[in-house]
Amino acid sequence: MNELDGQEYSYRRDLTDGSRVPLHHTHESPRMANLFSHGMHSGPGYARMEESLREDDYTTYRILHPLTYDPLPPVAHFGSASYSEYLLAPSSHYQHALGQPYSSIRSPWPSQEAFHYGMSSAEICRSVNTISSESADDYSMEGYSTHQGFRHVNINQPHGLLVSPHDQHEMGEKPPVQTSNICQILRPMQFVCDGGQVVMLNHCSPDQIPHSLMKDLNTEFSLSKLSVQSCSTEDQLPQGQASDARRSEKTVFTGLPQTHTTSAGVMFNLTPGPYASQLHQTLCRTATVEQEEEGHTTGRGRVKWEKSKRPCNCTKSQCLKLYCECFANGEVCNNCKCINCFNNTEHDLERAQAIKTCLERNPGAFRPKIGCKKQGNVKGRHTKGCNCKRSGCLKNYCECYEAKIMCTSTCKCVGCRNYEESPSKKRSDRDRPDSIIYNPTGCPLACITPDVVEATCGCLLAHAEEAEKEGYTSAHAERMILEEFGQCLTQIVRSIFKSTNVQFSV
DNA sequence: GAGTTTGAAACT
DNA sequence: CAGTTTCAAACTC
Repeated sequence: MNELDGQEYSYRRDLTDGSRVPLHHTHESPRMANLFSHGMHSGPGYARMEESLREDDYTTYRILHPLTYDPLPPVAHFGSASYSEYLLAPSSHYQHALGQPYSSIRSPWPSQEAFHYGMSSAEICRSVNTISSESADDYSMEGYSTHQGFRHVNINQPHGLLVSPHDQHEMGEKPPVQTSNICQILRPMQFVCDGGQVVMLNHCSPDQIPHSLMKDLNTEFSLSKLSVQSCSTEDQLPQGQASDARRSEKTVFTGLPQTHTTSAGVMFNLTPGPYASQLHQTLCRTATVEQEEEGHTTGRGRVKWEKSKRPCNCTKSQCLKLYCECFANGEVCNNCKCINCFNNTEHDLERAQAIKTCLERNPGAFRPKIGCKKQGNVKGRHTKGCNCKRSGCLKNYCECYEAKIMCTSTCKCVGCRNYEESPSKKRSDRDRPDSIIYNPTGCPLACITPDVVEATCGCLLAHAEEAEKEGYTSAHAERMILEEFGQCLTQIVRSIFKSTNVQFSV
């Protein structure tokens, strides 16, 4: 009996565009969640399901028959969620697109969407595959979840490797049969779809497309047309100029999407990489927002905008170490002032090896350092924390300060003054639009950040533990906790009033 | 623009 | 894991 038979799933139907957003399911299988989330709840070759729309906009599905796998060559599938939702989505999206063994992959692409999947070759993926599972952290979902999707199993690759024919040849393995060639995808590519077709992009080495992927796709799937949406789908970036994909090595990688056409008539765009990091994108958006809000390009805004494509000046690292910002952001150097640069399309092998080395050393090396916890006005927090010793975390040497976020308990800095109540803060609150204090919306509750909530809960728990340890009665313990809660609320309210320059007295 | 300072990354 | 070295950006003059 199929493990999924009879299971119920509930998903919210987005009434505006018909897409389905998974809320929860009663079965643990993320695979099924993906099926639903991407609108593949019906149709030939898929699990037959009963659908009923509830009054609360949730659709409940019940699997009536076991899954049957479509024998046709599968094509990865995306739903209609926005690109950002894919970026921020749990690993299920990735598992779905790459790891689905045939089940999912036939229905037409409902929209043009980008799918980021890392950046390097299958060789690098293999190294990631071995180290990704234990490397997940709190922010893995906030970034690109680059490694999460590597776990699913290709029917011909029981160990879960998804490799190209070229890579397989190098590995001395027999190429898989054609029906599994959908999985002959260099995993760290960008998947984009249109009209039932798919293309994979390596953002960081776009020239790899004509070298491997495009050839494979053309010959094995006879795709007549591939239209590739840029990774900046939701940003509506302008289209670049067309050129032949086989000449893409000569393409100037400007960071904007560039349309290419292969000799087979396949069109696609080359766009910045997935970890042209979240910080990168955040900075760009922040700059744009600031400029829009202020009606002009402020110095800070301009700096932030330029930061994302600031040319590096590396001299000794060949731009193949994380010292190089371009490399660290998953970008190739372009218009940089670096010397002896290998971070370009002419040095793919060296670059791929360097990426592999970095990932072996640190599987999260290319993840954004700043988690994007957009709650209230809090931009996020540094995933590792800084280690500043002499700057007081009030200079751009400090990664937290540079990212305009407060230092947290994660940081190991000495003499930190980059915190909310710091009297020595040199910048005004207005200079820190994403800080805890600054509150452009005027909503005082924005001061109640996740850190504040966490601290409050910690205080309450401490009192609960103390009461338990002392053997107090439940009534006594309850009173202690409530009193502590009152104290916490007092402090929060005081902080709110202080931030708004209003007198407060208790 | 040269020199210094700084802290992350890399190395041992 | 800790200490040291290397590196490139930030900063100062």
